[in-house]
Amino acid sequence: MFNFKLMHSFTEENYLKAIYHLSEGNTMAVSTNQIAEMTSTKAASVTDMLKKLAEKKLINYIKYQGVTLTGTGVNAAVNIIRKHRLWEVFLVEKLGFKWDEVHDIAEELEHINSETLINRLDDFLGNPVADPHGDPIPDRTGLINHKKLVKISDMKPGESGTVSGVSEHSSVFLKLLEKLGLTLGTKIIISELIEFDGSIMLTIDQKTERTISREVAKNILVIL
Amino acid sequence: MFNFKLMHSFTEENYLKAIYHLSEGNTMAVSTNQIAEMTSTKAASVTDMLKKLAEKKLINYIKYQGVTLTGTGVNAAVNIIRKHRLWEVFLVEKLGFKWDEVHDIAEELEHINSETLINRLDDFLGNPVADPHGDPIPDRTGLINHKKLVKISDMKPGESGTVSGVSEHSSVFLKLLEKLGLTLGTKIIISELIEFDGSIMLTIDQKTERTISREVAKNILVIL
DNA sequence: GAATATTTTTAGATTAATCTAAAAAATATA
DNA sequence: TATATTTTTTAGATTAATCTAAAAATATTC
Repeated sequence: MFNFKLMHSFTEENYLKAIYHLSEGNTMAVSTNQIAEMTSTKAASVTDMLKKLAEKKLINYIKYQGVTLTGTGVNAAVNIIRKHRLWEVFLVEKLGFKWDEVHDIAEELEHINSETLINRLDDFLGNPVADPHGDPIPDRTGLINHKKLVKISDMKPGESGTVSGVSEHSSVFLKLLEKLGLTLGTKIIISELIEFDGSIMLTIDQKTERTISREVAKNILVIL
Repeated sequence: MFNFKLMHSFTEENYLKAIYHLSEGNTMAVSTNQIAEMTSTKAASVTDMLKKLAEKKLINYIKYQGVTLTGTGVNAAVNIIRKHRLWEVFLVEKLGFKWDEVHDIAEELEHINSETLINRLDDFLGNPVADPHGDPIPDRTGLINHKKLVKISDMKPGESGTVSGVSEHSSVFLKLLEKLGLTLGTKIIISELIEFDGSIMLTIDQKTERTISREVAKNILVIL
């Protein structure tokens, strides 16, 4: 999968993740203070860690100039993010957590170290393309689908996509989606917009045809 | 749930678990060397940790006399074992791991810290009473069902129990059980022994009646 | 019961991750 | 551009978990 076999400590992983998020996937250099704030540590501690990560060739680091991730570093960071987001899907979809309750637990789970585990979890969850917040989940080769999420209510007849998130997280709504068969990973095609009440007719997983209200459609997020 | 709120480090948890296993749930005193062997450390390191655990009132420790867990210590240990075994059930039942592949991963997962998480996982798995090796899973109050596992082939008509383990772990066999509806947690009642070929007729979850071969029955473990 | 062997503890170091305080470099400002 | 401010790094300590080697306590054996 990823072309690194080395293990990184819990702490190193958190720094890599912080740098990745701060640089927003770009090659944008990240400052020591930014990292300190994100990891809730002091600048001096960050400097120490940066030396260590540079030593391991996970970051490009020049004193006083900020850091960027190397290729290996990006891989490591993306892998952690993949794990984090897959666990979030698990917690919400399988264990019934609300989207805003899962972050801290996923923060712990993301450090569990087993490629087999995470790939089987991925399959078990139906290879979701986004986590419950709508953020994309890197696939097992590290690829990220950067396509934006759209509401079903903004789609046009003939358009298709994969249900990948919700903007309403009440258990009433989530149970409804379950009943409708519109869980994460479900493929849909818009067949018709009903002008009278704004409701939307769509095909679910190339089989079932269903009509959902505009209100429901507004709260389901889809990747095209 | 458990009457302790304090957090223990990953390492402390491993020592508590080791002491618990070595004393076999009894109040049997455990020696420094035994702990060193089980945790793959040196006796000197164990002594250091024992002082720390005694300080925290998790163990009763008298120099040169070995240690026992205090009430709080037992609770902590049992909680870790509960988590370990529930995760093992998850890995085998939901992600399709073989029983002999799950230990190391569960060893990591057992340290994830969320009571809500583990209780929801417990429910998600159908509140199993034993892990895939047949070891009992403490319930959320810390209680352990010590009843022994028996093979279905050793049961008599009229006896009932809960499917709680298997002694054959091939995927062929596990798939068969899935098809038969004899997964972990299923309640069964023996209705009849067929003398002709030794096959066994039983009722599954108070609904379905089924006959299974003696060969299959030998490999399914049940808690009475 | 003294001598020997084993087990356990202490003493002193090491490593990873952190900190505070002070020094050095970079940036902003007057 | 010289000065002040901010950022970053270095220096030196601290804490948790570990180690080796030596000392102390306990157990075994003759």
